[in-house]
Amino acid sequence: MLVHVDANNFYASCEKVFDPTLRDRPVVVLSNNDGVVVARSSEAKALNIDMARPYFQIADLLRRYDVRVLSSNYTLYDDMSNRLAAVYRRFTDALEIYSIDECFLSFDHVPPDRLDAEARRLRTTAGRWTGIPVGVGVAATKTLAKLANRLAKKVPANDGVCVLGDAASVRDALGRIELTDLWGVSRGFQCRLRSLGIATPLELAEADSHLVRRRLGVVGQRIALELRGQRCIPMEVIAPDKQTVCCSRSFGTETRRFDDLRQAVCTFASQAMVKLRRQDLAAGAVTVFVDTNIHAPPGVKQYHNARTTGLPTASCDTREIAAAAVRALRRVYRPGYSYKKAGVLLHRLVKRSGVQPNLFDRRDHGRAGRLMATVDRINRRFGRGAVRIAAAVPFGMAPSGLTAGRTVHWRGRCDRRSRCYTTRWDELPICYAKSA
DNA sequence: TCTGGGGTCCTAGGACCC
DNA sequence: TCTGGGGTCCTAGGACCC
Repeated sequence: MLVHVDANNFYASCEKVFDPTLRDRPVVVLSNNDGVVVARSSEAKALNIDMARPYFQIADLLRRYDVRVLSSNYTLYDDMSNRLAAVYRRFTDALEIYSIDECFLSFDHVPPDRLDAEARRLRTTAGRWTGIPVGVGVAATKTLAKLANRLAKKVPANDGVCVLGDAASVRDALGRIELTDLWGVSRGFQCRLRSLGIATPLELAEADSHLVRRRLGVVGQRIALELRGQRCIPMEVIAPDKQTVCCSRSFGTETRRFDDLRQAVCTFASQAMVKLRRQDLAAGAVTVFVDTNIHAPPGVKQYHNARTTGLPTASCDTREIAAAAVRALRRVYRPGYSYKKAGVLLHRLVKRSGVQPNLFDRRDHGRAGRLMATVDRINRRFGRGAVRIAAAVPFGMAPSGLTAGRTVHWRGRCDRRSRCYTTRWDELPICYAKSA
């Protein structure tokens, strides 16, 4: 059997762990640039605050309800995510980290009559050791385990744990949910299913295989088979190497200037390269894209463009990638547009040990590699951007403002970020004990 | 004033190969 | 008049996920 475990209201729960004033209060966490709502505490959900709602549309409402609003603090969430994974590893070595707040675990070693008790022990331990409440679903396939987890949370009597251990309980579960509650079934997919006369998860599980394959492709077929208990989506205990690494941002203020875009692109490229080197990869190509504001009123000229620059040899050198990114930017940039967003994508990724050298390349890659390793080490110790290429600006925790004597227009807002309680010595939570 | 970011997978179509 | 069959690789775009 497989286990799916995920945190409840993850970002909001992380914030609550370290700030007692948030307890029992509605909390929402905003996306980068304080754009939209990306997490809500249970109290906030009870107020019918929508997910993905632009903040400016509901700012008044949130004030009226006295909702605590926070910018997202990924340093904190990443660390809490690692803590949860460490707890799960106590239960099995066969662990797949699926997202920042979700894992799949193999419970193949747990006898059927112990599944419920072991799942409850997992939930209790995670809650006690990290302060984060989690839900646990157990079933034969990933799709069913996700479904079980949904019921673990949705049905109060389940108390956060649901085991679908036999055909009867699976059948019962399939009758309790909507098609769009299934993993991989969006609104659009639901419409296609309806047009085939499939209106419920149970009908999908029992639909004719040939019809499903022909009309819904392999994607639909996999979902249907998984619902019948056949594993089509394997556990990935060893995380496969990334195929792309991306760093992009919406700007706090739109800009028309090439120089602003160049600075942004060089900063994003630097950041993407840190991620790349952390995984011991090198990039063979860089894509740069720029966007105008898609929410601008009608009549404002829209522009989206992307260009790729290939490298003769895959590289992990920020200087080389940033230079390639600027070359790509020159080709996408058009004067006269007001730019809202830009991004850098690294692809054709290969392991550094497997880079194919170029016959005519006489540079000293060993030296460049050592330089980058040193830069990364310094930045880990003294903070992101302590050492950087001159074309970039410090990235991350610093507030928007002046850099090298002039305003950085493009950096996003993050005015309400909580502290890095678990990763910075000077931001540790402080407890005051009442004296007797 | 204000509307996220980072991924994967599939499919179709084109270029090219033998 | 007629105009193969089988394949790879790449890219763009769309759907979907968290």
